[in-house]
Amino acid sequence: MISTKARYSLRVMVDLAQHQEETYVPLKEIAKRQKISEKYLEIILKMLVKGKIVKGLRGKGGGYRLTRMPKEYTVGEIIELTEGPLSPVACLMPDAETCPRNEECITLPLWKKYNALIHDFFYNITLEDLIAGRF
Amino acid sequence: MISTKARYSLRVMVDLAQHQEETYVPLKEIAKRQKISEKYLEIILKMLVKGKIVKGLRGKGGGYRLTRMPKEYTVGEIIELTEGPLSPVACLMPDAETCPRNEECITLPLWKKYNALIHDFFYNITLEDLIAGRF
DNA sequence: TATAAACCTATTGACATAGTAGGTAAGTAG
DNA sequence: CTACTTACCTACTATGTCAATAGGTTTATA
Repeated sequence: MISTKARYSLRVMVDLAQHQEETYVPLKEIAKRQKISEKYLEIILKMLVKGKIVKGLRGKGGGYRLTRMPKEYTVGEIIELTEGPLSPVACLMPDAETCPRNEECITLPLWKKYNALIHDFFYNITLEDLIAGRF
Repeated sequence: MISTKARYSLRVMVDLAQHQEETYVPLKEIAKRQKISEKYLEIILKMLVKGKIVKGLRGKGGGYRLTRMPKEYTVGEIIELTEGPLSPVACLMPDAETCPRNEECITLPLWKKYNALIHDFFYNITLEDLIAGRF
């Protein structure tokens, strides 16, 4: 299941993209529009800043803004930033040690194909696609 | 993430399919072959029996067997039986109440398409496909 | 009657998720 | 220089799920 963190982060990114004209968008506004608790949003935006896909500015007139154009973000990137690898099974995690049953495992090809499917899907949709409703 | 329960259950079903000639396969044998704890396997097999995709027989000479031909099981069915609905987000769960943000939610179409993708994938692979290594 | 097997109920430890609380640092406006 | 706004930081908590274990009961066969 896609976590709320990942889902919220997507909505936040969309929200920011839709308010690019304002130089910086304060957290409070996003929280109000998206109906997400300010405190919880803090955590999410912290992750986005850390991952450098948004930039934060403190003080009056501060807030958050995108660091790139909406078409330069993929949905997969945003999701993985907030909830970790999209891998559907432990043995396909990026840092996974090779499973001893590797050779004989009859289900492994299935998970590999599923893994590829997920990645292809999410890494081929950009933030702009989302906003434009085309995908 | 696909749970171990679902992954194990798939392997169990494959194992049973590969030993159809023996009328009933005891849990102990499956556990040994698949290197899964007997106690944990009990839980999984209980679910499979409850879902009527395998049949159990008690007493000496007892064990488990499939109730249909391998080509009549889909992978999706087996997974959902042991770990619940494959829906990637709460608002697409079978019993979910309609979200108030339904209309305005810009991410909903994304989840819907993802949901469809997952279902198409898993419900179009049969146990026989898995065993034959074709998919 | 002994044995092999499924079946049943309960419990545990570890971990992740979703969310809250309170305080600190940085920048702007008066 | 002071007040205000805003991001940023650390810690905590309640809830729930997952993976696994333990011990006992019932059913069938030889």
